[in-house]
Amino acid sequence: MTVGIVWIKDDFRLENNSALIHASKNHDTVSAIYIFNKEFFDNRREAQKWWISKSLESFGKNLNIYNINLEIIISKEVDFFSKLKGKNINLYWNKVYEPQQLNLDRKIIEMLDNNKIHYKLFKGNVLNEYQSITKKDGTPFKVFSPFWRHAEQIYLDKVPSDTSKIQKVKSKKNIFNSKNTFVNILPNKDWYKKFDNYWNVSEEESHVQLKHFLKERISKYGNDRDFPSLNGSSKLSPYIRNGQINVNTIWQKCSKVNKNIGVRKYLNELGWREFSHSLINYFPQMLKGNLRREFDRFPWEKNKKNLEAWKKGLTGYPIVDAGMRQMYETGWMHNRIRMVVGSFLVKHLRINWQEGERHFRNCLLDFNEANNVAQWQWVAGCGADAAPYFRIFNPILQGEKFDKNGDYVKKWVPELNKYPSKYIHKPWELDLKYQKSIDTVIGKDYPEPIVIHEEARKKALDAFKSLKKN
DNA sequence: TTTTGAGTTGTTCGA
DNA sequence: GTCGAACAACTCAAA
Repeated sequence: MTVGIVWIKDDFRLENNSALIHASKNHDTVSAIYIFNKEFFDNRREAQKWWISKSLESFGKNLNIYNINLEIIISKEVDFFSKLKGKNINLYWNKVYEPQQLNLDRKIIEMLDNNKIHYKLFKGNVLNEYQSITKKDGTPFKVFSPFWRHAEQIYLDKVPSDTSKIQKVKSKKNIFNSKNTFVNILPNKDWYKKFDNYWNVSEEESHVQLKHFLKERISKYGNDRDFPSLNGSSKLSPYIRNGQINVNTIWQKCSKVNKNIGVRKYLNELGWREFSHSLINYFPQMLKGNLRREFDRFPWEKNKKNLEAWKKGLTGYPIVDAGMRQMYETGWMHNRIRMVVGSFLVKHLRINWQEGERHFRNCLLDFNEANNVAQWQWVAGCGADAAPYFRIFNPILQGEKFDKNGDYVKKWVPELNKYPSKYIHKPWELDLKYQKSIDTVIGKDYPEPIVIHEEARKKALDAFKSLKKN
């Protein structure tokens, strides 16, 4: 009897998981495998190790109900697949749309062909596969709006209606003799333990979150998502990233809600995710450097001290520091604040965006290669549709606009708790006597700003101008 | 092939 | 306090 093997990559879910559902319908025995390749993770995706470790636990339990074992294999993918010769198995998996993953798929497919093992790949966690969205002349879109207008239409023309569900299989077997109990894939530093306070990692939880979001918040999403002290965004990003929920499921549930501007805005964000995937696959060089090559001449500063201050949330700009600390503490940062801290690193400190990209990759539970690289290049202005060079976020003004009373700042930068709202985003301007009276002296209890906004802005503008000559 | 309109998220300055 | 203009020039998409 042929055994169905489902290779779980980013798909820790039962619902709308094509590879898994297919296997459960076609085999009496099914085993799910998760391959943990240390090289792929080490010092690059630290926060995600925690999420995946939790995912394995909750997903393994869910699979058990259907008589399927989740086997965890610590190996390089190619090493593992090269040993399957002669086994009576069929292999299934859902695609992950990163160039490195798709290249790996090609290698593995070749091995499977050579070993005469039957396999089938399924569409992964996207609305449209990037190959199906091109301009009329067959070339990729480089601007978001036309991309999304087109992609939305293509999707609407063939919204998947497959509602088939996973079936309980007859017999349960551990195929690879792997340890499927506890496997330690967690980072060495235990900073991740805090994440337990903020996240409940399971497929069920993603549906609970989505339900609340659709019921309570999506109608106000267009406005509320900009204010970091409000619970305005969906907070689904880590669940989407690791496949606890399928974006097609989200689309379908959104389309049942009254269509309003909030729903459109939210689906737009799913569109950005699709656009980023398209970009990194058509222009994989952007994973390694500037998409706009003229930025290779940008006079980046190498300043380890400032980079460290940024990472630790000690820049002296409260809105920036709050964001960086929120990320370190919770593994997630509010979207608007991501832009503010990104702009600050790239424009105020003039540190290469790749430093920021690397740091986010390690710290974010929702880290996704496509979004991360595309958004950092957008912030830096070197990406596909570049931000105008003069768009330099003013960290004081952004604070005053979007965190007027300083609620967000005070939550993540508690040493400023006693500060009056009027000065919460420019604490250095408060009279020294007053600072002493509330026991919060700038330069002692909270850092002085590491750069002066006006000066930094001018230097950034000059740096951008230097690209234009030649 | 040429032409035209548009392009995620901003800030500053001066009236 | 509010509002509009200026901040460049270029590339992209589509007609």
